[in-house]
Amino acid sequence: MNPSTNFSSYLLPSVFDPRYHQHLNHLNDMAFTHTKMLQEIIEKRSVESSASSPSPSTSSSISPLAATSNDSIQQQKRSHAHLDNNNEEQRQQQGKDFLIKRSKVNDDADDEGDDDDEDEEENENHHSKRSRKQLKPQQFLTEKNQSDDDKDLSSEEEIGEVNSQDEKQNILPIPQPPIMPFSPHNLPFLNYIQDLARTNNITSPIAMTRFLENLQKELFSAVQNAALETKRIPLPLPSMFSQTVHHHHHPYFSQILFNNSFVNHYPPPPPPPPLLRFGNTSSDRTFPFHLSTPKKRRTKVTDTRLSPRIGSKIIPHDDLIDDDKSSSNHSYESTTSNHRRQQSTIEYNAYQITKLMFFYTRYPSSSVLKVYFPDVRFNKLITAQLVKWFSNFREFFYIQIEKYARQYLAEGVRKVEDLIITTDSDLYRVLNLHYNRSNQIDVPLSFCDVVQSTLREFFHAIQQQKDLEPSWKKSIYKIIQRLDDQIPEFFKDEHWVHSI
DNA sequence: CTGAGTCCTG
DNA sequence: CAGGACTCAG
Repeated sequence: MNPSTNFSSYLLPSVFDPRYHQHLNHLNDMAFTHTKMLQEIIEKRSVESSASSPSPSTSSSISPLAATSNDSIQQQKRSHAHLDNNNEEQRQQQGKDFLIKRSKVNDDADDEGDDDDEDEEENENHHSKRSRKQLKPQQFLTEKNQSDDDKDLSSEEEIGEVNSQDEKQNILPIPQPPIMPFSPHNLPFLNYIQDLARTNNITSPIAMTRFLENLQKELFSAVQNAALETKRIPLPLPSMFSQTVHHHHHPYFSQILFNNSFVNHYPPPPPPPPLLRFGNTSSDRTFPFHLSTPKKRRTKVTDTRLSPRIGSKIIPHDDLIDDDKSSSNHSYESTTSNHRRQQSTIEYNAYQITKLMFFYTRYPSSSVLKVYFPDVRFNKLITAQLVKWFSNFREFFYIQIEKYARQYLAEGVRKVEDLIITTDSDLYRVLNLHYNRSNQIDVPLSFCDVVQSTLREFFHAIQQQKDLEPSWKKSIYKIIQRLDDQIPEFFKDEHWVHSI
C-alpha cells in the first residue's frame, strides 16, 4: 500500500489525452534546449574558471552541506535524513516547476487545466515556493531511491516521475540535434539558473561550474529516463496504455473510465488529433517530468463523458436523430461529422455498455465486471464508478416499477397474476428506453421476467401495506438480486463493443 | 475498518 | 446522474 497510490491514478488520464503528448513533446523540446544552453554555459564557465582557479578538486564545496551552513536547523536535519538527496531534489523540483511553467507560457492549448493555483506564484523568487508543494503526495515519489524501483511498479502507475538518478548516466553525449539559437525567449531560463545558484549558495566560479554540470546531468538523465521509462511502462500497465497514442485504437471503455474518473478538467471540446512534433519512437513522446501538479481536484465523472453533446444522447426526451439510426448514419458520414461522432461515440459507449449489461445483471460484483472489461485496469475509483452506475440503474429500475405497481393497484388490479409484462408493456418500454435507447441489443426475455417479478413483488408488498414499514424494499431487492443472469459473452467482444 | 448498498439531494 | 451520508455485514 503505497500512499501515492490513490493519487497517482489521477495522473493517468492525462496520458490518454492527446494534448498530454503534445505537452510532453513540448517539455522534451525544452529539455533539449536547456541542456544545450547549459552546456554552453558550462563551457563558458569552465574556460573562465580554469583561468582563475587552478585546482578543480576543491569543487566539492558545492555539496549540500555548504548550502545548509546558512540555513535553518531544520534543513540540516533533513539533509541528515536524505543526505544530499535533499538539495538535489530541490533543484530538480524547481527544474520541474520551471519546465512546466515554461511550457505553460508557451503552450496555451495546454489543458492540464488544474493547477491555476499552483503556478501563480511562479514569478516569486524560487526560494520560498517549495514548502507548499512539498507535501503533495506525488512529491514523495521523487524521494524514493531508485533501489525500490520494484515497489514503484506495484504502486499503480506513476507516470513520468523523475527519480533522482545514480551516476550511471554520466555525461552523455548530447544528441546535438537542433541547434538552438539563443533567443531572448530563453532568458527566463538563465534567470532561473541564477536563482538556483543563489539558492544553493553558489559563489565561486568553480562551484558554479560544478553546479551547472550537475544540473545538466540531472536534466539530461531526466531525458534519458524518459526513454527508459517508456520502455518500462508497458509492462506494469495494461495493454490499453500502450495503445493510447494510437488514436485509431481507442480502448473503448478504459478510455472513458479513466478520462472521466480522473480528469475532468478539460472543458468539453474534444482535442484536435494529436500530432507528434518530432520523433517516432515512443521514447520521444515522453518526458519524465510528470506534470507534478496534483490532479486531485474532485472529478465529477460525468463531466467529460457527459459533455453536453454526449450527455444529450443519454438523456431521455432527446431527439436522437443520430443514434437511433446509426446504421443509416454511416451512409452520409463525411469527414468532419464522422470524426465528431467517433469521438462522442467512444465516450458514449462506456456508459451505454454498462447500461446494456443491466439487462442481464442488476447486481454485478466487481469481480464480474472485471471479467467483462478485460482491458481496463481496475482500481478503486473505477470500480466505484461502475458500482455507482449500477446503483443508479437499479434506482431508476425500482422507482419505475414501484410507480407502475402503485398505478396498477390504483387501477384496480387485484391479483399479482394479472400483472404480466411483455415487450409491449408500458413499463417495459420505459425501461428499455432508458437502458437500451438505441435498441443496441435485443433485450433478453429474462429481463421481462425480472421486471414482472419485481413488479409483482412491489405490487404485493404495497397491497399488503408493507410499504409502511421502514425498509420494506430491501426484501424485494434481495429477491431480485437472485434473478441475475450471466452477462453474455459478446460483451467481451471488442468488435461488438466498438460497434455500439 | 472496509466494501457494498441505499437513500437523499442538487 | 454524481456526491455524500448512512447502514450493515464481515
